[in-house]
Order: sequence, then structure tokens, then C-alpha cells
Amino acid sequence: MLHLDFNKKLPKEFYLRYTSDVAGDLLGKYFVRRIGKNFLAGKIVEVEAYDGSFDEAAHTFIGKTKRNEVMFNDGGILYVYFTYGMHFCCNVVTGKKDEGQAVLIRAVEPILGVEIMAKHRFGKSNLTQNEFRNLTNGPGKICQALRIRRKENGTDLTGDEIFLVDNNKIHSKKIITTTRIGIKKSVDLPWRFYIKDNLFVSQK
DNA sequence: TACTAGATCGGCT
DNA sequence: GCCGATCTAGTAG
Repeated sequence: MLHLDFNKKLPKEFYLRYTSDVAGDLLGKYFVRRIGKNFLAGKIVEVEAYDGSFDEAAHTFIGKTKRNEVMFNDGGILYVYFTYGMHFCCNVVTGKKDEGQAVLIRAVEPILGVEIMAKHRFGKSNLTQNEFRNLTNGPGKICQALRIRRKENGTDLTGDEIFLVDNNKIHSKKIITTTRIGIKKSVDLPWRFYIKDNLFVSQK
């Protein structure tokens, strides 16, 4: 039974809290992307928190620059960055203005518009089992599947282009907490959260 | 299944 | 110049 109800969009206040608190609460929520008349959606299954006030792995740790300025706004907007010369990653900005916090969306479970996501990722709509598992199980893959790029940086998440929809809370026993992946600084912070046994989590 | 290298480029030193 | 909040294809076991 699918609970995706566009009337249950997460309000601005949801995002104005501390990054690691928002991160845990984001698990299970629906991430919705509208492209024209088509809606694409995935259930969030893996996230990481970042806080530039002391966290050296956060882009905002070095202070405000052209690249990271979006992340210094009040929570409730999207921070999209380009990395490794070819990938985009998307984050939900959290906390208050000038705090420099965000939650990286690392993996989602495809829910709606799967064929369109498949075309964005693999140029075809019929996928093998392996391709399906690789549709949105990583931050760069999500942005490719949902066609999120530079232009989407700063998008207001209370608008109707990209937004998050509430869903039943994930039971705490189903939430696994670990250190973050793919970084070299502040590696000991326990700020990665994912849903236990979900097929689309990027790494066990 | 596990590890490694290559792709590719914007941001910052 | 160096390196990154990554992904993929390749090789070896």
C-alpha cells in the first residue's frame, strides 16, 4: 500500500532543525521531482548529515563561497553540487541562515515514474534486475535518474517542482547508524543513516 | 565478490 | 596544479 499523498508535503519548519535530527527523520519520506506533467518519486532510504560549523567534511567548513552559498540559507531548499567532473549530488539544506548545514540524499527506492528514471539513467525503459537495483542507489545516480543538475541548485522545497512528502515514520529498530562514506575528514562522526535491509542502500 | 583505475572538470590553494 | 560528499568497467580470485 503506497502512502504517497501530495497533500502531505513537508513544511518549512521540518527543515529548520539540526541537520542530524532532520537526517534521521528523512528516512522513509518521499522525494518528488516534477518534470512538466510527469512526477518522479523515490522513498528516501539512505542519508548523511553535514554541519560546516565544525565538520571538516562539509563544503561549508571553509566559509561562504560561490559554490556553497546556497547551503548557508535557512533550511528548506535544495543544495546541488557538481563533483568528480561529471556527477551531481543533491542535499536538503537544514537549520537556520548562516549555519551551513545540509543532509545529503544518498539513496532512494524508486516509487513513481520508474520508466522515465530508467531512460534518464540507461537510455531505455526496460531494465535488467541489476540495472534496476542500480537506478537510484547512490547520490550521483539519484541526480541522473531525477534529472537534477546545476539549474536545480537553490530550489525551494515548499514549491511544486521538487518537494518532499511525509510518510509513516520508520521504526527506530530499522534505522542503522554508521560513519559517512567517501570522505577523508571528520570520518568518525556517526552521521550516516539508512533503512535496514533495503535493496537500494548504496553499501551495507 | 573485491579491488583498481580511469573518466573529467570546477573550485580552491 | 591538485583533488573531490562518484560511478563504471575491467581484472583477478
